[in-house]
Formats: sequence, C-alpha cells, structure tokens
Amino acid sequence: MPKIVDRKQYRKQLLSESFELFAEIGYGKITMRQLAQKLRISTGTLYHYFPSKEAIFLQLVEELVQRDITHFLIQAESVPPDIRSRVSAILDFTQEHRDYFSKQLTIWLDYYQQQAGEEDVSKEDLSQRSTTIFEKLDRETIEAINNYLQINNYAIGGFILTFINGLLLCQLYQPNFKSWDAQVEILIEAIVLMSNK
Amino acid sequence: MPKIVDRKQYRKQLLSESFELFAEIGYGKITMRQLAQKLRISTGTLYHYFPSKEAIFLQLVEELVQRDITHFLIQAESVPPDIRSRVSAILDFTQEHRDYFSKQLTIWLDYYQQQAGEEDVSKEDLSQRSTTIFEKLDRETIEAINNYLQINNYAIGGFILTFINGLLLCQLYQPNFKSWDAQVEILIEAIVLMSNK
Amino acid sequence: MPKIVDRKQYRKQLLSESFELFAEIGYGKITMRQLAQKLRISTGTLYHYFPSKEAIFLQLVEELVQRDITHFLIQAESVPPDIRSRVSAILDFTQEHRDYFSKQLTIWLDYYQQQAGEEDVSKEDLSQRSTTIFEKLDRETIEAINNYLQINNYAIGGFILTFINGLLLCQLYQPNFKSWDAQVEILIEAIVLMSNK
Amino acid sequence: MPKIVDRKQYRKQLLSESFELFAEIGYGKITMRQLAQKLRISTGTLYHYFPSKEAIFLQLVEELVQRDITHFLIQAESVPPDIRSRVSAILDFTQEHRDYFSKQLTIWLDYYQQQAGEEDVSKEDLSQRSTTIFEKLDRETIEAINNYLQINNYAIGGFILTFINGLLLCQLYQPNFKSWDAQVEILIEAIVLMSNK
DNA sequence: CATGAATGAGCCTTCATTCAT
DNA sequence: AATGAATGAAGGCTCATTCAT
Repeated sequence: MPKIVDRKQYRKQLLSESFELFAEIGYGKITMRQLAQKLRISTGTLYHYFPSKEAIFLQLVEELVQRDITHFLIQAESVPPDIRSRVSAILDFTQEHRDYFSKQLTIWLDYYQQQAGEEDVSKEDLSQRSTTIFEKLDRETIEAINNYLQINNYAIGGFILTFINGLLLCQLYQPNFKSWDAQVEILIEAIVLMSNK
Repeated sequence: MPKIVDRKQYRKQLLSESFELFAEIGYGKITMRQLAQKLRISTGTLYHYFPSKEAIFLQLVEELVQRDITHFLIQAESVPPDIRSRVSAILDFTQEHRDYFSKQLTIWLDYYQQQAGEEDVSKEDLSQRSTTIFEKLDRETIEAINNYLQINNYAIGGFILTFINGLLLCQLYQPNFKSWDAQVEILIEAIVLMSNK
Repeated sequence: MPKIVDRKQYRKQLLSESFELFAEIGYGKITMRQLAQKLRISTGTLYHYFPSKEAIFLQLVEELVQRDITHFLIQAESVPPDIRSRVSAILDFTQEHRDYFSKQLTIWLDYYQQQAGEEDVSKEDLSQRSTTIFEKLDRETIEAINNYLQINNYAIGGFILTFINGLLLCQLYQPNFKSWDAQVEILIEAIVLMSNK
Repeated sequence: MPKIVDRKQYRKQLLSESFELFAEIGYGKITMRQLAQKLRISTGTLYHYFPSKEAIFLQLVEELVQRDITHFLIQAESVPPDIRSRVSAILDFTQEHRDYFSKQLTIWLDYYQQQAGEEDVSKEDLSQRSTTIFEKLDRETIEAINNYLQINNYAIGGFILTFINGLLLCQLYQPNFKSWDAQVEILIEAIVLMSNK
C-alpha cells in the first residue's frame, strides 16, 4: 500500500507547512486560496487532500499537540524528578517557545469563535468535533503533565495548564507583558507547597 | 422639535442589549443586520448611533468593564479585609458570573482575532486602539484588584487575573470543567502564602 | 407678501452657499447631510426648501450662469468694441476665474453623469430637465457672447464657447496644463480672421 | 488540466464587451452586478479577472485609446500630407465616430468625478493613477496628432485636441448640436494659418 | 491526481428621503 | 417652520466550495 503511505505522509507535510500561515493570519481570516498558494498547490488539490477548511484545522491541531508533548518529554526527561525542578522545566519550556504557544492559542481560539454561532450543527456532530477536541487534547496534556511530575492530583496539573493558558492570554494582548517571571515564581512556590500537603 | 431621544442613554441601552448577541454569536460572525434586527431597529439607524461595527464593540467592552468592577465593589465592600476572605470574594464573584465572564472573554478574543491581520493600520492608530484597549482595561482591573486586597505588589494582582483568565479559558472549551473549585483552593493558598512574605 | 420674498431670498442664499460644497465634492458624492451641515440647517429643513437634491442643483446652475454673465458684462462693458479686444476680454475673464469655471464645469458634468442612466424618466420630463437645461444655458451664453462681440454669426460664438469648454476640460485632468496662453493666442487670431471674412 | 483559458485574451474580450455598458450607464452608476450580468458571468468571476471596478475602467481606457489611434492611422495614412487635408482627416474621423467619442469622453469624465473626493489616497498613488493616466493618454494623443501632421509645435496639437474635446462636450448636452461643421471650418482655417507662420 | 475558473450568498457600509415630534 | 431619527435598498467586494477539463 505505498500510495496510502504517500498520502498520509503528504498530508502531514502539508499540515506542518500550514501552521505558520494559520498562526500569522488566523483561522478565520485565512482563505483557502492563500493556504493553497503557500503550499504551492491549487485549491482543487487542497480539497483533494482535505474535505474542508475545518478538517485541515482539526488535523493540524491534533498533530501539533502530539508533537509538542513528545518534543518536551525528549528535551526534559533528564531533569531531576523533584517537583520544583520539573515544574520549572515545564515553565521554562513554555517560556522558551512562548511566541509559538501564543500563536497556537490564538488559532485555537480563533477556530473556537468561528464555530460558536453555527446553529445548524447537529448534536452528534458537536460531540465529535470542535469543543470536544479541545477537551480531549486538554486532558491529554494534563495527564502528560501529571505523569511528568509524578503526581496523581488531577487538579494540580489542571492548575498548571490553566495558569499557562492565562499567561499566554495576557501576553497576547499585552505585548509588553512584564510580570511573566514574577508570576511564574509565584506559581512554582504554590505548586511546591500544594504537593507537600 | 425632533423626536426627543437622549442619544447617550439610548446608546447605552443599545449597547447592553447587544452584549447577549455578541456573546452568543461572536464578534466576527455577527452581522450588522442581525444586530439591528435584535435591537429592533434598521441597519441605517444602527449606523446612526455607531460609526462602525468595531466602534460598537469597543464601546461595549469599555462599558462592561467599568460596570463589572463597580458592581463587584458594591457587592463586596463589606467583606473583612483579610487577604483570604477578599481573594475568596473575588473568586466567588467570578464563579457566580462564570458564564457571563466566559462570554465576555470570548468576545474579547474574537475581536482580537479579527484585528490581528489588519496590517495596513498605521502605528499611531494601533497605539490608540485594539490591542491597547485591552492593555488599558487589564491594567485597570489589576489595579482594582490590588486596591481591593490592599496590597502593592502588581505581580500578585496580575497573577490573580492571569489565573482567572486561564480558568475562564479552560471552561470555554471544557463545558464540563470539573476542577474549578479545586484550582481555586490552590490559588487562594498560594496568594495567602505569597502575601505573607 | 413678505413671507414669500423671504423664502425666495433665503433659497438664493442657501444656493450660493451650496456652490462651494458642490464644487469641492461634486454633485454625485455630496450627501444631503453634508449639505445641510454646511448650511447649518437640518436635513429636514433642507427638504423644506427644496424638493430634492436634483432641484437644488438645477436651481443653483441657473442662478450661477445668470450671475456670471452679468458679472462679466459689468466688468467688461468699457472694453473697446473691436473684435480682438473683446475676444481677449472674454478669455481674460475666463482665465481670471479659471478655477471657478473649472469647478463649475465639473459639477455640470457630474450631474450629467448621474442622470445618464436613469431609464425611468419619461420623455416629457427629460424635455424639461437635465440635458435641456444645459442646452438652454448654452444658448444664452452664446447669445451673450455674440451680442458682446456685436456679430451675428452664431457659429463663431459657438466656437468660442466650445473652445473655452475644451480648455477647461484639459485643465481638469492636466493640473499642470501649460499651453493655455499659446492656445488662446491661436484662438484670437482665428476669430479675428474669421470675422473679417 | 483546468479549463483552458487565455486570461489575457479573455480579459480583452471582457473589456471590449464592457465598453458599451460603461458608455450607456456611466462609470459611477454601473454596478458590478450589472456588468457581470451583461458579460454573462458571475460577480465572483468578474473579480477573478479584475481586482476592482476601478481597474476595469483603467484597463478599458488604455486599451481604447491605443486602439483608436491605431485605427485612425491605418485609415488615414494615405491622405496627402498637406496640413489642410490632414486636419480635415482628423476631424472627419472624429465626426464619423462622433457618438462613440462622446461616449468615451463621458466615461472619462464620470470616472474623474468619482475620484475627485478621494482624499485619503496617498500622493504616490495619485501620481501613478487616476488624474495622470489622463495626462499620459492626452500626451500620447497630441503626439500622435502632431506626428501625423508633421509639425513640431506642441501647442497646435494641443489646440486641436482641446477643440475636439470642447466639441464633444457641447454635443453631449446639446443633442441637436447644429454648428459642428461650421466650427470645424473655423478650426481648419485657423490651423492652416497658424502653421504657416 | 491536479487545476483554477466559476459561483453566488453574504458582508459592512452609505444615503436620499420621510415623518413623528 | 424646523428637527434629526429612522428607513432599507443597493453598492463594492470576499471566499468556501464545486466541477469541467
């Protein structure tokens, strides 16, 4: 089945080339023509590989999350297993790729907005798409965090993710966001304390 | 004499009736026709009161933030002035109006997306609009928080707002978001500890 | 009948205050609101004095042509009655008010364009409006010219007017139109020669 | 392979089919929808070939002027090279296509009006568009005239064009314009005399 | 498989005119 | 007489998607 492999492979490649454009322009504002142009194919071909704009996005997002988690784990596996070091490692990683994650958050949100008002989406569809893909990815991320920190308290992983999202959000509309480091300090202390209870 | 209408008053009324629709449908997806219909006026009349869709949004946002801060302060002024109680009060308030604030966050973000790609906006314009209105409102909110908590550390107010935003964000794409209370607990402990340093 | 006099007088005043705006912005692009604002009255009042935008224009044009002819005749009545001097006088006058006449031509043309496609205008209407008002005013102008030059050849007056219109036209889209004087020279020679035949 | 279409060729065809409609209805009043309908394509397709209404017009005008000059030169190349004959040839040609040229003038002017009030156009833009396209085309026409007449005096070519424009203008709002021939006579005499100096 | 021309509903905004006050 | 709020059709333009080639 060589052809099938090729297709999958090609799709992945297209997907990863798409990210930049989604990040720069946003899900809502990007046009299929722009996307096709960037990928140096025609719109027709684009539709040959993906059934819709939405499908491209959904596949892109899933791909990225997997990649990011893997990427982090490879980079941070040798960090000492005490809580403080590992929470720091997570936040350092976030900080290091701050702009990238901001962009990723942006496109998630953008997509979310576009879906919001679609009234003609049947409930079944919804349960398999949009909102819930985020839920699933969120859960996976939290589990990865907790696993990495070797703790069982779901709320703590959730707290960390919540906080990171909040941080990225602030950075989004405060380009000169100053208190990143200070806030990270607070978080680390908080987590260390909580996990000792 | 023309029909007597208090323009300012009427504008405020239109604005507050707009909120619901913006929240339901989103800034990007709402159409001026829908908005006019909902307000039971013609598009022409809508444009008689507001110069553009963007202007409606900007005025709406500013209005809301002021109103919410005021609203909170009235409701929470008699809370004992110790940190724990007051942080709790803030989070209770947020929790109480959780859906409302989620919607508000939604429309902020939606608007933010729409602006993102507008490259032909001169720098002067930008510094007086879009992004920076969020910066300004954020700052005002943080100051209100710190003032209410009677603390001077800007980072702490920032941390709380960051966290709240993160929380609202999580709720956004996890409709059944479970760990709200648990996370709030963690936050309160963290803040209490930090402020004792 | 003092009221009637007032109305007429007021209308004339409004009309003359309108010219500038028509000239600056053009018949097609000017809005009734702008016009009302400039005249410091409300749109309602404007409609109280004139039944429509078109009516304002038509009355304005007629007013202006009369005024300009009168104005010229007063200024140029003492010029010696030989052809060369008098043709020169006409062209000097045109030259002196070159910008003004350019603007006037502009608004004539602008109005003309707006009418062109109106298919639902019955023939009777047409014969009393638009095109024909220009015909009438043109004839009046030519007659005034010929009368002033004391000649009977209608074609010569026509030729002069044609030429002046052409000149103004060139100036319109050639802001740095250079050969005005040279062309005027040619015209004068031509007229002198013709009239001697 | 996509549907094979020679874009350039197709554009030219669309352009020439557009002329009639522009002439009948005018630049300002024509709508893209009308235009598309007349060309029997959708508005989307129209925008597929031309970026804007203005672009259509600009390309149309340039095309027409080139075509007309060429057309004239072919038809009139064997006219004897004395001034009188050749000036006559030019005016005969104009006369012959009198209605066509009137329409062309009409749409030029109409476009000119629409541009007039656009103040937010940066100076660089202006110097490359609108007004100046007329300047350029005017210059080309004058040069073609002088070249055809084998004279070097720019003012004379200018005079002829001025006069022709004036003539067309008169005809515009005097549908029964009578003195065309008489005025042409005068012009020819004038030119002959001038060129002998 | 690939192409890109074609579609048309829908978007934000404008403006002459009307009419309640 | 005077006001200005209200109307709504219409304008230029966009873009996800389809389909003949």
